[in-house]
Amino acid sequence: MSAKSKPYPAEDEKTARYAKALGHPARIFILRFLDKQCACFAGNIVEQLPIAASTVSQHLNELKDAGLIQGEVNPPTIKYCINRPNWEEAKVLFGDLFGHEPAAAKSATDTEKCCL
Amino acid sequence: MSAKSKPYPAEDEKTARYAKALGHPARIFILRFLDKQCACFAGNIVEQLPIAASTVSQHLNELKDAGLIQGEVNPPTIKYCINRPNWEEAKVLFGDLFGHEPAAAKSATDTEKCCL
DNA sequence: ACAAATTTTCGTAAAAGTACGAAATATTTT
DNA sequence: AAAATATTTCGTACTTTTACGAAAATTTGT
Repeated sequence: MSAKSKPYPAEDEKTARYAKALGHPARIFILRFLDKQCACFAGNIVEQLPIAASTVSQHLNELKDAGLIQGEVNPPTIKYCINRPNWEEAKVLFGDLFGHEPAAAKSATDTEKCCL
Repeated sequence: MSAKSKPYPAEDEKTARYAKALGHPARIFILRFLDKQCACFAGNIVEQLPIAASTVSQHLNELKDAGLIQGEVNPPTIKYCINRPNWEEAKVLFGDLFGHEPAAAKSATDTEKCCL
């Protein structure tokens, strides 16, 4: 890292943080799984993946640190689920990055167009 | 990496690959810059960032490797721009991950709902 | 063509990420 | 309560990422 602690716009930092958490196929898989099933035990996830349980735990932790999931620890059961507020925030951030309107609409007003 | 080369669904691999490329604030910044300006010299980008030119070049390369940008090298000028087809693909992949319809619509049909 | 400026490549160093197995913790079942 | 299961933490090894400055390559201006 550079000398300054926050040299980038806050929105870029946030978007990058979520993107980083999404930057591994196992974590994408886990998120899709949780998005469908709403919640499940860690074991259910481990069964689906070709990696060791301890590694899954690690990925789960990274998703939790990034705020994309949360671990519910109600005494009898322990389950993970999507952190909906942050999931929505990430959705908005990515939507903003890629642009909400179709790309064609933008190119119409481009005056300084300079690549194909 | 594990023994098998492709143990994850192809769509998850693709999504993760794009997400990984987006997983650094400098790269988000660069992409936003290029999305606005359509194209520019590397120097224009370097000016905006608090990191060394060689590091920017590295980030530029990663974005290029991921397919999110392309470097046009027309003899007199050299410029970078968004790789539109792949940019659109990434947009679709993330849209698919986060769900196109509002999250409320899905929860209506949830029968095995088990988290808040 | 030559000099100045820009951009990339190279070499290096420090930090973070990925993965595993073993040990520790916690949870369920008998 | 004790045994069996399941989950996380710990320690380790290896790879990748991030960053810099110096050197090489490329491009622009005179």
